[in-house]
Amino acid sequence: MDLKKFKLIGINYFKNNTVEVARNLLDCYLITDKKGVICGGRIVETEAYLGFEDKASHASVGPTRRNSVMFGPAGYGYVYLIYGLHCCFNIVCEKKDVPGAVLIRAIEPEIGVDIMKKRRGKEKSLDLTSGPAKLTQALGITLKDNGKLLQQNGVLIMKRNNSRPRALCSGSRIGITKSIELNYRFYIKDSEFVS
DNA sequence: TTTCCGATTGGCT
DNA sequence: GCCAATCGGAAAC
Repeated sequence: MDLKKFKLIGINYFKNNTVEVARNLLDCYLITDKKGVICGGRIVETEAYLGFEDKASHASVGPTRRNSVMFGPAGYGYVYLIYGLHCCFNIVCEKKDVPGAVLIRAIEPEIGVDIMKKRRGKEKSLDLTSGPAKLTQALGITLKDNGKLLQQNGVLIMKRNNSRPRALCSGSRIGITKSIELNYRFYIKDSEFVS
């Protein structure tokens, strides 16, 4: 797979305000290279999770074994198991000791689509990456990626050259019961893959 | 150590 | 639209 059309986004990009990073990640590409097997697509839905004041965030209870990565330096993957079944993938933001992470909720499958179909056991494009646990399965992201620095584990964030601007929206986050008043969900309005 | 429950998904009514 | 699957983190006891 030829990634010449793409430019790698460096780790410094994430040493920033989490909400801002969540918004800026829309329209970037999430691409995995697992043992030379490359797949990915355009990010169309993200959510920001902060610290103590954000009661929906795992970090709201202070540092624990599970969430410790969120308190570490930016650019690391925070991957956790949800409902005992599924993995969700986040990118840690902010400086060390300031908790914050961006959950990637949906991408538009574009690169290595056949690989993703195989990993998912689904044929329809809409079933591949239209949800946080679907896309981790499609991209081969697992709990082993928790606490790993991006790029070093073959998880890449890239920007496509000359990509057309699309309308962005924000709103309340999905699947949570606390801090629902915070509009930390960001998505591309016209994408079919938004959950 | 016991209990409760979740940043979801997919199958069935 | 409803609900089971399935398990480990966090808090209660």
